[in-house]
Amino acid sequence: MTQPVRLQVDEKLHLKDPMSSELGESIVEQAILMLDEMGYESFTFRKLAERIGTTEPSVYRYFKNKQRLLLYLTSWYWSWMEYRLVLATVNVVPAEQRLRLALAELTRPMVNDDTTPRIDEAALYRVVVAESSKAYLHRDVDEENRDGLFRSYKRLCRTVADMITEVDPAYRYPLALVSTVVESSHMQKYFAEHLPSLTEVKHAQADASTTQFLTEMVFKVIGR
Amino acid sequence: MTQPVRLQVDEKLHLKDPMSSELGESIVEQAILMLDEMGYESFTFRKLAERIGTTEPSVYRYFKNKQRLLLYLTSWYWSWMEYRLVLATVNVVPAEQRLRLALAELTRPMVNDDTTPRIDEAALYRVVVAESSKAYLHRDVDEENRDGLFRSYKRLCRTVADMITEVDPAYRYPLALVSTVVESSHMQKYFAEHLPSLTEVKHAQADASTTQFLTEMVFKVIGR
DNA sequence: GCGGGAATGCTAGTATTACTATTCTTTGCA
DNA sequence: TGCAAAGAATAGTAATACTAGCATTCCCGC
Repeated sequence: MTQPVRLQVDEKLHLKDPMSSELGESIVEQAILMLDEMGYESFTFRKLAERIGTTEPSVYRYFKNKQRLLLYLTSWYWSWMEYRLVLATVNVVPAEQRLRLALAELTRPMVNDDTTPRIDEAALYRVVVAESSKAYLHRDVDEENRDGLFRSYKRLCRTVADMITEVDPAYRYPLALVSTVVESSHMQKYFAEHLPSLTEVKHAQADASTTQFLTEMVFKVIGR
Repeated sequence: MTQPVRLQVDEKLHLKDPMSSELGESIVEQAILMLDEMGYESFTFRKLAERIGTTEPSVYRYFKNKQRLLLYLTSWYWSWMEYRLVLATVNVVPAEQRLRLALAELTRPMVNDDTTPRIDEAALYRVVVAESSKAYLHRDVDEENRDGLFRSYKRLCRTVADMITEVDPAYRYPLALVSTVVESSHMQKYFAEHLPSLTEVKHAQADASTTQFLTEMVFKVIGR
């Protein structure tokens, strides 16, 4: 019934598939926890290796560098999100209802899931909220994009953009609207916690308010 | 007529006011150019000092660290944006028209300005688009916020949020909408250049399309 | 039990970064 | 002219982001 979901992440994201070995799984598992605890800037492969009880070069055998590890985790999130989103909307016929469900998924946090026992989804979601934009805001983005490393993000956005087009074929910016919603959902939650003067979203009800704010926004923009 | 605009940036952003000395001005001037050329990660105080013909400790006497320098530049941008925005809307009475003008300013790039001869506004704008979010996405954000270092961003958002409330007093998320617009305007331009599959905004007409996409969005959301 | 290959580990680096303590030099001005 | 204070230079440290090269272990078929 609940088989482990084997998410597709592009081969080029890692040097060696971390899901192919115990050490690789530990790297991913502990990287998520440490990024959540100390943030991207303070996180180093040395600290990670120390915590796992391995050595720096061993970690480098799986990931080219820490930015690539972040991109791997972020891609995992995007793929997982799309999987969840498709699951939530399959068999739902009315286009408007499908879009509403998709937006609810898109703005909802990840929660821990038994099918991925070593991934702390809640921690990963916090990492995504605070750090995911650093996965593309850097000098190597063009090269990484040429190598197809952002395919999962693009696929996710395309999927939701297509739902928007189904509801309102005349709307001209479905992709821009979706990428705005995705990024804004992270940002509003971050602001609610750290810069509350920049949003009405309250930390205590951040998830519900963000979903409401953005769902309402999308449906008003596409005229329903 | 066109006096140099002396923008207010919080004293705590710098250790010593860079506008108080020739060296300080050079630091700001060249930091903008170098951040634009090489990106935040590759930029270092050592390289900056070398380029200016001074030493690392001298740079550290003006700014605590490079993240604080980025925040200084970003705050300068926020202040400058608010100044521009107020200038564009002063004496305009109809609330809807004021908001429209404000949104045009908010999503328009900075262009070079004779009143600030040593600041390359166009370069600074590119830096803001690609790097400004790194000014708050880090561990020290709470402490910096307590010290009031984000006041200019908050003031800018509040100003525009108030215009929204004037047009539609019933709308519940004016601040969230404004912060979404500000961040999205940078993001869409970045995506247009580096990850074009994530937006309909085309690199060649990025500024005009972004203004249109976001202005349309705001007016639909607040029901005008 | 043995040979071979993959996986992992260890040691020991390099170049650079972020930052600082201390000393030296200039300069404004009394 | 003398002197205090501001500013600049020297010379560091600890940590970071990596890499090279070799040693060890483990599991496979034979």
